[in-house]
Amino acid sequence: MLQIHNSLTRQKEVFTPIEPGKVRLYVCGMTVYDYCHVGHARVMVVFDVVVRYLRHRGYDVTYVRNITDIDDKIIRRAQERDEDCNALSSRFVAAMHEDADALGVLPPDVEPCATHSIPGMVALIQTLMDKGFAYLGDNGDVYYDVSHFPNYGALSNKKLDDLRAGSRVDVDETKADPLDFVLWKAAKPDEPSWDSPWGPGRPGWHIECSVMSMNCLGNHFDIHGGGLDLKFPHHENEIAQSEAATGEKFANYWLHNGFVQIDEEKMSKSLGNFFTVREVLERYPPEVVRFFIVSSHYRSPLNYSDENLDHAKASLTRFYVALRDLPASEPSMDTDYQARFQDAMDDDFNTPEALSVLFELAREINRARDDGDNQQAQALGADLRHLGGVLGLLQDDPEGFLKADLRADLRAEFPALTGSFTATSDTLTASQIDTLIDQRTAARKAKNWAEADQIRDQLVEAGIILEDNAEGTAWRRK
RNA sequence: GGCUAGGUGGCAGAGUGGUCAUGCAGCGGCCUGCAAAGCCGUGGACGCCGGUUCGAUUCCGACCCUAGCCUCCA
Repeated sequence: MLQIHNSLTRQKEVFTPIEPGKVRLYVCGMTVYDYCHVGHARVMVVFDVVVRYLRHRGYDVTYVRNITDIDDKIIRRAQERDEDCNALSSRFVAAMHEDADALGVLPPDVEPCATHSIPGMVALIQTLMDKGFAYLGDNGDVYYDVSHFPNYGALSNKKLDDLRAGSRVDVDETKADPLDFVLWKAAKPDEPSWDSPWGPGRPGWHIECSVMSMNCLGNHFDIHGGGLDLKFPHHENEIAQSEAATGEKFANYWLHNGFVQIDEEKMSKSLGNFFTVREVLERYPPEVVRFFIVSSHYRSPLNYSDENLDHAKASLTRFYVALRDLPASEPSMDTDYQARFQDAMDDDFNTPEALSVLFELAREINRARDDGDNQQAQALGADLRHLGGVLGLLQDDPEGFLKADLRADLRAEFPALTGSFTATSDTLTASQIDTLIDQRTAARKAKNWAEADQIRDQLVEAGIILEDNAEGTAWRRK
């Protein structure tokens, strides 16, 4: 029984879709004015795992993740760079897709752009005005009248009076209430604008997501997700707009992923303590980054550090060492691991616990191999790959992962991504390594241990680790 | 100030009213020419103070500490 922690009720609830067997899911995507950082990567990976698992559980999932391609920041950044807004945003949309692909994030089923949904936003704002939930300010902006929506604050558990008391917002004379938020911004000179009954202008951020989600999924859908920082005011405002306009419930379940932190502090653009996805991919394989994200629960904070990335890499190495030399095979009939994996994931997508099941499976494979039971090892290996695949992991060729020359491989696989990479340091090629291993093997045959060890030391120096086994000598990169 | 989420062994990170998380690191053993990898075994933990209980890290209350939201933010 799949249980999900619902931010709306602050409780774990049994997941019940509106329409049996179908899940309609909307996640707030990126505002494309810069490269994605690790915090953005977390949203993409977390909800990628949610979608993969729901599909694994047999649901027909419609996954929508939007792109905010018109917004104050985009306009400002474009002006700073003397670049067209559209040119800027499409550049960063392309970059985001490259990052997502690298991290093994499946494309959403629908990826709506705000700028393609403007008429719907104008229509929704008009409906809100007609129903008395919105008003035109003296400055030409249209505002949402928070006091008319009785449930305002339900998601974030805030009371209007508390918000007013703690408000740090400068009081804006044109607003009836400081908590009212903008639905439509009147055009300023040199800004992109669209026609509307209130004159040329552009939509506010919150109305964009209300319209894009309802356009793609209907007025009432199953799950709405996003980063924890969007809970208030963004998601609160989406609910207020959508439910006031339609009179229907908006989303049934709200999921929020925790922050990526650096030194116990939230990673963010404004604090300047962020790493972009491509910066990290210069130093770690994409799957390591994905593993790092999946290795903590999606609602927990995730501390970004080299040490933690190194841990993730070591863990993946353990899995791929277990899978090494195992030919493709029919899965075993051992349903115990499958059941425990599912129990873990059914419990609000508990990926760390699911991973612990995979670790036990890996040990079982190694045991079977030690016992000489290769058939069992193969079958369990198939199970491990299958379950890993539900998390978007362990689909690489083990030798490929273990021997990967990060820079060279990334260049080949993601040429567009690697344009900004710094110069490659010299590393040994596979054939150079093989030659040295041959020399060492000859020395070992002659029982010339000194020379054999000297060669091994030389390889270690170059980041190559040797493993002698019955068949010969295997190697991997550190 | 209001609200939210946390404080678990050297590190990372789940979880539970009484028996095991898991991974890395440590220690002992097997294997190895020596290693590495792997396997077997093993020590070590639940912020502080009260309460409930036969028994609490797990439930309740107070306190301390941390992060976050209340302003753009994934």
